[in-house]
Formats: sequence, structure tokens, C-alpha cells
Amino acid sequence: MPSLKDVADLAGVGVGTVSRVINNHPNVRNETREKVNAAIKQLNYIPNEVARNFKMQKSTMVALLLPSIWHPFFSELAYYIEDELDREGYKLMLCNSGGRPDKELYYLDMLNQNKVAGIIGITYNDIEDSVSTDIPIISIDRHFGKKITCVTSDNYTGGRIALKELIKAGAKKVAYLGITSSAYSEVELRKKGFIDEAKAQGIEYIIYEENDTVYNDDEYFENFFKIKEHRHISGVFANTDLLAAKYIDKAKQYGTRTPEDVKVIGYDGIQDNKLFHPILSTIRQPVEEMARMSVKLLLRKIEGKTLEQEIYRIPVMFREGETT
Amino acid sequence: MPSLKDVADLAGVGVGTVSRVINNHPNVRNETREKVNAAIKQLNYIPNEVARNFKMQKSTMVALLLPSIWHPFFSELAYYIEDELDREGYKLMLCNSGGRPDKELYYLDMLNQNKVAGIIGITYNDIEDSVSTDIPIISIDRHFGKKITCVTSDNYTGGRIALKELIKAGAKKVAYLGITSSAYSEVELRKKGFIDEAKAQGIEYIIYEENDTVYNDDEYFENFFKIKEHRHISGVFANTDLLAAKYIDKAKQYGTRTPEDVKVIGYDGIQDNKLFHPILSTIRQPVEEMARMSVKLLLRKIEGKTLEQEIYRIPVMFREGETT
DNA sequence: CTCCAATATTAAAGCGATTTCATAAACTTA
DNA sequence: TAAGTTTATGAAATCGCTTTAATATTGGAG
Repeated sequence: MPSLKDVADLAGVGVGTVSRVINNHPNVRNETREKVNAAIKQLNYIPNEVARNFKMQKSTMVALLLPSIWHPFFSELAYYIEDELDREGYKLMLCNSGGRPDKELYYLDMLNQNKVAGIIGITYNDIEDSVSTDIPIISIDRHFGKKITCVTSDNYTGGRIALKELIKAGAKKVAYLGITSSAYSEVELRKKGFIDEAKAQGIEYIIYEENDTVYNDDEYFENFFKIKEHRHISGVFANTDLLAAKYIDKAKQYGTRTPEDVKVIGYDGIQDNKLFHPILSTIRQPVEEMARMSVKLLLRKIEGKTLEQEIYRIPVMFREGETT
Repeated sequence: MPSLKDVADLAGVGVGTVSRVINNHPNVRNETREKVNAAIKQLNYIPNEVARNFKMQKSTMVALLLPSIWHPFFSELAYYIEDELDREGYKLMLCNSGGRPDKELYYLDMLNQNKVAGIIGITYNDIEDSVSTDIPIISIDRHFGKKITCVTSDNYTGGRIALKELIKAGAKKVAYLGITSSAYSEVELRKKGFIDEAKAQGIEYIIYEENDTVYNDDEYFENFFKIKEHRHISGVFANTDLLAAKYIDKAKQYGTRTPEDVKVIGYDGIQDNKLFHPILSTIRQPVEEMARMSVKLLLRKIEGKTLEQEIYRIPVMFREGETT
């Protein structure tokens, strides 16, 4: 691989001049510029970006740290994040933590060592202390403190809308289904919105949650269908679309039909192809907007600007499917 | 950020010694080692991986170049690739080309400049010439030449199996549905296997393909249902699961039920959650195995070894769902 | 034609590590 | 204890680039 020096030698100039040609600095005579360009072409020289980043002490690599790219919500998110990053001249490094705290920390360490320009993280850990102060971070769906800006959907309103829509669809008694995680997250607000609206409407409701550490589909739903409060429920708001879909499947096994016997609303809006049936009624997160917003905020931080808000909540929408 | 020099100064030794401590070189006295380690701890020093990579003239970054991470098949693939890379101490850079040739070349250029250790690509372009010779590449599903090793599923056998299964399910006249791409790909063998087996079995069949440049769901299927050969078809083998799912939807609109009137088999096996209905009968690609195999082969190339084969075809399986 | 300002160019320093080479210290052995 | 051998250490070179500071060239103005 030819280096700057090789080009300089061939063109009969100093390396500094070649550098200036490459970077379009003004102080180069046209004649010299042409000589250099000729040499560049002849040697088929391409600048070594690694050396450049090293010298400049900066990188254009942004890391996306998430539980699993396999999950449809995250893969959509990642798609838009990569797209927006590319538009801005940045590159994306992908890290699947599997939602495991140790792996999150392990990756955070690695990213520190590798001096990435910034991190967008969907994490379960309390990462605030584990990350070097000088590396900008955007957290999605989890708010830590003012050091780490948070981007999330308007979970609270989403919860309220979900309940309203269940009532509108004819539900008389409703349930909230969720998986609790050890760490506090903005997702909790979905529940709060749901509860507040239920109280405001004076409708009977139950909250069913189980910890993710003992997570197992069958167990989760068996326990749900076992509890006595479960009877007469005619509306279900599930934490996520996946959970909603699993519920519908399980309910069918118990002879409960959707939407005839029970109306179901999910959260996320991950549906994007014809393989999904039934089409879920859901609270749609504006994934694209969240993704682009995260990138934009991160880049602002990278440029050293300070952001106006600590949390950015993007509005959600109800999207009607076949389950309400 | 403290550097090697800072540590060396504090410990009262030379930078070389510190480097040796960090890299566990044998020739360091225990006493010195401890002094250095103390200094490292005191300064909270972490080695700068960027500088290290630069000096060593090597990187541990592998790029995954694919059309869209949003697609469920690719997101599953990416998940396992990242996992395997991480196990081997490598990092993953994600590049969505959107299937656009110009963007593929653009990314290839960028990866060249950034001196990634290797590339795993799912590309539409003929990338063979566009990539510097010294950067190892694995191509998935597309075979270029011996420079670029190809990993794919056993498409040919998959096509044969699909036809056999359609017959077994009672189909009398069958159709192959596909999207043709400008570039030749191993995927073509799905069709070849299908045809060969149809001939062997003496069953009537048609091939329906349209170019991806004029791709549009509605148009595609309208044309299909318009052609006269379409009548009396009782078995359909679609190129991909997504296409199969779209076919099922469209067929329903025309009053054709699956699997009562027509048996349908897809290809991929992307189904991984309860949102997918009906559960598709499909030729399952061993995604995990393909992913890990790709990584392993790539790393072998990176280490300078030569591979025995030019193409690695991983066996597929029929997975019965509700559509046959 | 001379002198000074503006412009163009080069040589060298530096980014943070690894590694070679020469030297110093520590051990052996006679 | 002297000489020889092994082991430990530090100084310096190097990777490919950017940038500063010093120098060379050019162009006007007087």
C-alpha cells in the first residue's frame, strides 16, 4: 500500500504538500496540485483513514449497543440509525449485549478503549458510572441523569391512549401485561398512563407483571390465566407487540378469541410485512423519528454542544389492526 | 487521558517496559511489574486501542455489508455473526446498502480506506474488482470467483425438497415464484432444483419471475393471477418467505385458500416469533450455522490461511407449517 | 531594481503505542 | 573475585498522517 511519503517522493514534493492537496487546503499552487494528483492516480493511492483518525484523535465510529439486533423493533431502529449516521459521515458499530449486564459493561469498556465518537445505547444496566465522561451517549428508553440524554416515545400518553382505545372497542374490564426489568425504565410510564386513564374512566383493571429473570412464555401466561382476577377480562394492553402476539396465541388455547372475546392492543408497531397475522392493534412508536433524533442529538453532543433537554419524548399514535 | 508515557514517568521506567507489562511479555522483573501496575491503577490508564491498531497495522473490525438490517433474515444473520465475531475478539461494523449498487461500491471504498480486517457481504453488485486484493471477503449467497469465498445454503437441494413436499401435500400442478435480480446468484439454484425435480417426477409446472427493478407487490401478483397458466395451480414454491406470505395474502383476495386450494412453501425460515401467522411451511436455511461458518472462514482468511473450497453449501431442512 | 508582504513549500514534531538494539543489571560458574 | 551468560531495561525508530514553524518563492509597489 502506497503512503503519503510514496506519493510525495514520486511527485517530488514534501508530504505536507500532498496532505494539503488531499484535504483541499487553499495554499497549493495549481501546478503542484496537478503533479500531486497525477502521482496519486499513478500509485492508486488511498488515504489511510486509520492513521488519520489516530493523528486527529477523533473517530467517526458510533456504537449502537442493544440487547439483540434480531428483535424486529431493534432491527428497524438500527436500520434508520445507520442510515442517518451514514448521511452525516459516520459509521456504525453494532454490539449485541443480550441484555446481560456483564456484557453491557464489557462492551462499554471496549468502546472506551476504542475511542468511538459516541454511543447510542438501549441498556438494562445502570451505565452512567461505567462510561468515561468524555464519550457522548444517547440512551433510548432509559433515563439515567443529565450526563446521558434520553430519547424515548411518549410512553405515558401511549398508555392512556391504549386504555381509551380498549374502552372504545367495548372492553369492560382490562388488564395490563408487562415484563418487569430490574432497572427502572421509561417503559414503566406505559403502565402509569394506563392506570391513570383507567382511574379517570372509572374502569376496572388489573396489572400483571413478572420479572424477566424468571421469564418463560408458558410459565408467564399459565400464571396469568391461573389468577382469579383474570376472569371477565375483555381488554388487554400488552407492554410490547411480541407480548401481545404471544398472549393472543395463548388465549386461543384457552378458548378465548381475539377480538370477539377480548380486545388486544400492543406497543411498538413493529409490523412491517405480510407475515404478521392477525394485524395487531398497537401503539406505534415513531421508530424512524426516534432513530434520526438520537443520531442528531448524539452528533450535537459530539460537536461539543449542550442539549436543551434531558429527555426527548416522541409522540406516539394508535394504529388500528384486527385485534380491537 | 493518560498515555503510556504518563504511566512510565510515574512508575519511573521507560515506555517500552510499560508496554511489556501490558502485553505480558516475560522479560519483566516482578518488582518492576508491580511498580508499573500500581502506576496504571493510580492513573486509571487504559490502552488506546486506536493507537495500537495503527501501530500494529491491523484491525479487529469486520464489516457486514447487506441490503437492509431491517429484513428479518438479515437481522438474524447479523445477530449470529456479531456473536461469533465477539467470541473471537472482533468487532462488527454494519453497512446497509439498500441493495443499491452505487452504495455498495461506496461502502466498499470506505471499508478499504478504513482498513477493516475483513468483509462479509450480501451484495447485488459484482464486487470482485471493486475491492482491494488484500482485504479478505466472504460473500453470502453469491459466488464471484475464487478470490471471494462464498457461503450459501444448499439452494439446489432446497428446490428439490420443496417440490417433493408440495407433491406429498397433494399438489398436482405447481408454480415457482421468484424475483429475478440483475446479478447471478446462488439463489437461482432454488429454481433449478425445483425444475429438475419436477421433470423427474413428471409433474406439470410453471416458472413465474419478474425483475426486481420493476418490483411492486401488487403489480407482481396481478400479473401472476392474470396469466392463463396460473389456473389449476395447487402448489406454490416461493423464492423467499416474504414472497410466500405476500402470495398467500393476495391469493386470499382472489378467493384461493391456503392450504385448502393451494399448498405454499417458502424459503428462509425467518419465523421466530408468535406474530407470524399462518405458520409458513418453508425450506429453512440454517442461519446460525451460515453465520458462524462465514465468520470462521473469514478469520481463517485473515490469518492468511487458504480455504479448501470456493463455495460452502450448508444443508437445508424442510420445516412444516400450516400452509402445506 | 530593490524591498517587503503575501503565498507556497518543506522539514520536523507529534499522536500512542510496539519493537529493535544497545546497554545495564543480575546471575553463574570457574 | 573475575569473566561470561542470561535477563531486564531504556532510548530511539517506526507506523501514516496533520500541522506548525521555518524557509523559499512569488508578486507588487516604490
